[in-house]
Amino acid sequence: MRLSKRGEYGLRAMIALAEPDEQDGSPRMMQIKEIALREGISSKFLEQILLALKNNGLLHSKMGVGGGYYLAKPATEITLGQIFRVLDGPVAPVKCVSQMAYEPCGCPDEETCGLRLVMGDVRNAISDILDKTTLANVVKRQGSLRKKLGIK
Amino acid sequence: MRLSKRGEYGLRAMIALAEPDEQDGSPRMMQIKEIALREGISSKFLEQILLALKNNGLLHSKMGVGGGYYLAKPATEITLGQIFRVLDGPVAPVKCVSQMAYEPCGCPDEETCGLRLVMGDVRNAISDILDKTTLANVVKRQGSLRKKLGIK
DNA sequence: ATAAAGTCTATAATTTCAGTATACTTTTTG
DNA sequence: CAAAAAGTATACTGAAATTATAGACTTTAT
Repeated sequence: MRLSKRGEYGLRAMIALAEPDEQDGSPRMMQIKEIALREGISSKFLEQILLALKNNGLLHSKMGVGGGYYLAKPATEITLGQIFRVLDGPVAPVKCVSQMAYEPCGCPDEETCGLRLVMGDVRNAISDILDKTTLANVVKRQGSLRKKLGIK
Repeated sequence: MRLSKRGEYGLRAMIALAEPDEQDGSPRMMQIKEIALREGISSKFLEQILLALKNNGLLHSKMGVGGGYYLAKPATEITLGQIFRVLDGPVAPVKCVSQMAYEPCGCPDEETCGLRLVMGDVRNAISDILDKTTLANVVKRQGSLRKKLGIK
């Protein structure tokens, strides 16, 4: 049940972009290289990932000198589920319980297939978390932990 | 977040072995070919899978004429989590939240990494289901559904 | 005009997955 | 004791997915 590097890097980048700007707390704009450096990622790889997020309406960008990426919507309106699905596809462990990419699997009777029932539960449990957690939630959670530990 | 074929086939086979015998309801013994045919799986591939489950203490086998595989323990004592981990490895989406295969990931401060916090929740949600669901649970659930639908 | 940024597409390298192949051991039974 | 039926063990292969790298192009600020 692994999260791909693509998904991981994309989520990290989005979280970074959702952190409030140090000065004015305005929507933050960052360059690919800046994020790549900060997160220790190949900037060429990150480039593709951010582009995909942009083409799916989660990021906006500004070209040219002084350009960069920024969130397409407030951090309260972007969920980890949206990001995950753009980068890693469906959340469901098996296609026969997928909302976004249903396909029958091999079981003789899908309605009463025990494996399918359980995997449906797993799917729901995962999407319950991913679809209810916004970037704002994540940033807040990080922030209060950091405060508690007296870091940064 | 996909379940591999290896994991899927293994889980299906274990569920099949957990279904009560039609005659006497005794612990069921089945041959590789029998299971493979029933589930529509390559029997050579299934062979490897069952062997792995055996070597990890979840199955017993009898060699020679009239042999086959059977559950090493009562179906109430084998969880889907145990089976999953043998065949697909850790449940955790990222190594840094894995119980069985922890490894640091790239985040500068693991304690306050937002992604890690959320993925920890996901891990717990998945293992909550997989580790609490036994083969007996699955069989029972299938059975009552079938009864309800008047099947078989 | 130039440099700094993102865009786009192709391709390379690596790893994982799913499945095959083959030789071997154990057990039953005639 | 021989033969057949079962599991054991390990090696290998082909395809696909993943993770990257490369390079040529477009847009914008100065």
